[in-house]
Amino acid sequence: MAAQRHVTMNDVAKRAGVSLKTVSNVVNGYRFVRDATRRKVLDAIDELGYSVNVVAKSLREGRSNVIGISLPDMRLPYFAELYSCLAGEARAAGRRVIFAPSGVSRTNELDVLHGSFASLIDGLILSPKYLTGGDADKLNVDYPIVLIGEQMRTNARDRVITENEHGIYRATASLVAKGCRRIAVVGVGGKGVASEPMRLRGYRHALEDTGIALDTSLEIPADIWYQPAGADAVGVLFRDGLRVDGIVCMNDLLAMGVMQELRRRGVLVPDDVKVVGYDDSIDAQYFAPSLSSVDPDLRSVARTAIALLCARIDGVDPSSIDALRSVIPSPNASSQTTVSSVAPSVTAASESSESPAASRTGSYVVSRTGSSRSDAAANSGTPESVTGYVTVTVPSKLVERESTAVR
Amino acid sequence: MAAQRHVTMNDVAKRAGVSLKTVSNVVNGYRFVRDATRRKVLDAIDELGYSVNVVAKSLREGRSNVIGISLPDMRLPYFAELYSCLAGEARAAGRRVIFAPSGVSRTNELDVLHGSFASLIDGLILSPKYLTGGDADKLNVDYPIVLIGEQMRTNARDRVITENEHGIYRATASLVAKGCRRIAVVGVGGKGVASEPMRLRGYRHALEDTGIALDTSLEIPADIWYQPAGADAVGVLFRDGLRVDGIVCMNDLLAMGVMQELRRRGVLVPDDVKVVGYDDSIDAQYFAPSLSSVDPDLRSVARTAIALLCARIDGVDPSSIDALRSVIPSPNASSQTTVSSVAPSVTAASESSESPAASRTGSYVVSRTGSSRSDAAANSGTPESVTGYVTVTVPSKLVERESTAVR
DNA sequence: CTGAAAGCGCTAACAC
DNA sequence: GTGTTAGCGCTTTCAG
Repeated sequence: MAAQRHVTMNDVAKRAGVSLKTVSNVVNGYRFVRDATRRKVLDAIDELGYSVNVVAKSLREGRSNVIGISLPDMRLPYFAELYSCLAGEARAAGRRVIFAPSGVSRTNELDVLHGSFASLIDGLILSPKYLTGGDADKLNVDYPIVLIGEQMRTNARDRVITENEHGIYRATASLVAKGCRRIAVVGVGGKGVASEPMRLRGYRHALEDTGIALDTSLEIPADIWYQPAGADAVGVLFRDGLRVDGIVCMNDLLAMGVMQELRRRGVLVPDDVKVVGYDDSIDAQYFAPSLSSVDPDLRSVARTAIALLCARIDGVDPSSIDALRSVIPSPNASSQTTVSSVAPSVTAASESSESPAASRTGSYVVSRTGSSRSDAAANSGTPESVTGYVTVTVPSKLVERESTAVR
Repeated sequence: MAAQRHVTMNDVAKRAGVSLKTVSNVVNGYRFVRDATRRKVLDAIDELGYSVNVVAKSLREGRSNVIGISLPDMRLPYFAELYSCLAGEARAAGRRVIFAPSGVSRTNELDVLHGSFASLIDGLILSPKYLTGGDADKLNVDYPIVLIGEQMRTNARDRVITENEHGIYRATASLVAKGCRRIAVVGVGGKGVASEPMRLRGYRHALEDTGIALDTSLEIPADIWYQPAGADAVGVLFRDGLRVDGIVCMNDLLAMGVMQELRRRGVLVPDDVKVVGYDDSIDAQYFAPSLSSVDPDLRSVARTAIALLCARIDGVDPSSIDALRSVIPSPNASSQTTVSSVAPSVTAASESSESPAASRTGSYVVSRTGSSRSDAAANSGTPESVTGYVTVTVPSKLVERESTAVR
């Protein structure tokens, strides 16, 4: 039997014939311990199979080195991939990860924020589904939060978003470049997907910029961005007797449903219709025919989000962190290009006028918003004052494959 | 500002004008508290935005209500789905879930078991990748463990497995029933997949039982069960100049790669070759053509694993738990059908002799193994003695779709 | 039914 | 360099 129940530091101290504090010193890598003493302690630890009780440590230190992650649904490849990246980056940053699903219900999301889950974590990475811009005050908690995605639009938060508009813009433009002239978009009105307005905007701007007239009958709704909805969308297109030569899908699952249904109806991809998706999920390249898709670069999203959160936890200015330095403007710099202007609501299609050119560039863009210090800074030892909240936009790129090939 | 930093029970007690203990009583639903008192406390809690500090609670109680989950790779649909199910079932059981990736390295897996991660959890659900049967003693820790899958074969553990052999057996037999006579299997020798021998056995038995001669040149290896390997396998089949009319894939990812490559080479599915996969991953039905696949019923796997683990944590005999009652033989019953006889090693193809008929049935089967009490029972208040370890086999079923259709 | 005191395992002051 | 003490927020005796 290797491990007894609850081997404590005290047990180790006794076994090694030293004091409790010395054991603590060794365990925590305190430098000024005699080599002989250290060895004794280490041996005792080995013999007893001791490992620190992080619960006690957490209670005492007031921090746990655990990061909370709250995402809607792991079964969606997008979130599975995102989670995987976040867990990896957290691990690399020396933190553990604890998961609480969001998106179960509004109550559930509020409970994640305000319930006892919070006492387990030093900070939270949140991708809410039910909370909206109006709930901004619900985020006033005593630990730092980094939001991922467009949901819950408020400036007064650190946030990492992907280049939604630009991504779809390029996807659409690439279809035009390949000769498509009647291009449908599938996924309009997607429920609970805050990035839908940006994506629709990207589609429309691409058509405008390439001189193709908008035709709203080609903007096919899909409540749930899931394969069956993609199949249904094709049904709608056929029912209306519309001829299209290109279809932009707001995510890969829709695209798979679309391609499946096209095939069933004897339409060839890419010969008759070219299809492009969004997310570049792992299946996209192994789908038949392989699917061109917009890669949101979730690894960068994760790296940025974790770095940002860790900075806040440590009460450190994000711009002093390596992983963020290249991405965050210096505190002194005047306000940067503002990206993805705050949509007042998720009313989609109506106001297609803003969309600053900046969002069509291909590099990290950051905007500084708000001015309140991070709450974390208030109780961190670090006197370093923390500047305003930050929104990082991670560039996405189009990956071209068979489904948009020219033959 | 809703929440101040660290509102404590003491704060609530002062605010409500009662003692600390009374607050504790209210929070923990102790029955004998005057209604008026309870109301005062509840009001104070609301006003202050108090929620219990589960870290302190854990330290004091010696248990955290957190279940550890350690799986290899969330990007594989199989594990994403499994994780999602586990998290849902844990939630339903009133426990939180904390994740630590396994499969990073052997050291990492040992660290999950013996490192400080353990002090955060009451019990662990583990699907190891590097630890093998020889490491059985590494599982001697002071908290209960439930293993999922075939990896790390040892009787002296609670374990939930799926009906691997039977699943592939039926998949193969269904191809035969549809007229296939030269049936390949893809995925032989899959590295780090302990269920591979069972699956290969299922394939072979199905051929034997239907009177088709084995041809080992049709058993195509694939180290990694991933799309590219599936594509490669088709390459191998072609290179050898072999004609096949059916392909059994050891998982869906392989099947997708196979179908992709077949298509590229102008082979029609299901007309020329029928293909069947394993896992019934969410994409299987939206792949084109939709993929017949074996559904391992991960929701049942998760439900069983969580129920089993919770029983051990609570020091309760699993057979007294509702979710398990129908599945676990009564402690008094003599030893049940033994399922999936313990393979002495993962040497795959060599000993295809055992495989009891039981594993081809379609219902839950349980074997009792070992006799040691759960360690958990030793320090649980419950005097109820815990019986030997249990292996639950969850039945899987074949879902037939387009890729095996007869035309 | 309610209050006071002890202690879960650890770290941070401060002695020695 | 090392030992001693107090206390993180909570539950649990044990009195009242």
